[in-house]
Amino acid sequence: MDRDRAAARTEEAELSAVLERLVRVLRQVRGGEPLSASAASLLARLERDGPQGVSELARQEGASQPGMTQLVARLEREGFIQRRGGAEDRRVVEVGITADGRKLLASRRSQRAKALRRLLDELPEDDRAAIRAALPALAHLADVPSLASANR
Amino acid sequence: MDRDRAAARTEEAELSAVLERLVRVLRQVRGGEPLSASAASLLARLERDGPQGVSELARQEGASQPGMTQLVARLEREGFIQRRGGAEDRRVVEVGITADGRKLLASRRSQRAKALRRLLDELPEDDRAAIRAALPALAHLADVPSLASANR
DNA sequence: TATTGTTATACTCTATAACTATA
DNA sequence: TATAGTTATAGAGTATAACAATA
Repeated sequence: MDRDRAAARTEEAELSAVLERLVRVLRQVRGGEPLSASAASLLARLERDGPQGVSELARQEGASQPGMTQLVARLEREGFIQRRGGAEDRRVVEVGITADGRKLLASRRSQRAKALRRLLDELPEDDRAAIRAALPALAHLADVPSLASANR
Repeated sequence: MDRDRAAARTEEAELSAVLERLVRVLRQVRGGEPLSASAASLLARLERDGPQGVSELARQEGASQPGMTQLVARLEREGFIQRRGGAEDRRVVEVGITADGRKLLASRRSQRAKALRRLLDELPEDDRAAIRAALPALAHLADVPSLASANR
């Protein structure tokens, strides 16, 4: 059917637009949060994957090496991460999250979740069900590996 | 059931995390694009809602008034928007999108859509179907008005 | 010589404070 | 006096180039 083809053609455009608007809404939530998107992403990675060197982090986060050094320096100054020299290779600096870092991450997550909850609560039940049903698929989408490598 | 309650409790947290990761992926797509997220959002609004004053735009975009003046100045310098004095109230400056602005917006959209299409194509069909089914619901979510006002 | 990390420097984006012009 | 907009200035964030230390 023509309708199906049209829907398929615009599916990604529609998703792109919706994501952009959602992000904009969520960004406004972060009022007092002292944590940029990059900082939050780095902390989340350190919590998930454990301590790592600066270069490795730069690669994984899609940042430059000096940029990562600076981000790390900022977060260390604020007490959310720790740096210590590598035991084996003395060139590397192992970067790890601190207890304060974990606390901040948790608070940020609950703040965002609360904001989303408020939004979700205003939707009719069938919309909520559709979103709930699509969550695993969206998670898969976010984890498709192809792009990270294609960009450097 | 306990499983249902647990799923309901974490639905918004999961969605929040997924959105954050998706945005990160999409951000890396914008390689050569000469358009920040704020700039793209402003152009999209001008295209959608027509010419408006600087203060009104600042309010709607969640930016400060001087910040909006500067964003407008940048985009005007690059030829993507136009400014002209208000006819009735001579204090206001009507800001509108130009033909070049529309062209840029279209190109950015198609670029992002292509990137998303590549991602979607790597998912199994049932995941794609779930996302397709959730699109209207996600659009409703992005359009819930409650937050914009709650933040200023 | 290659790799890890840092320092120096510059650019974009955005904010607050102080100001001008019009209502 | 209140509102629309601008200018001045400062800070966060991130990049590239040049450098230092270790492998």
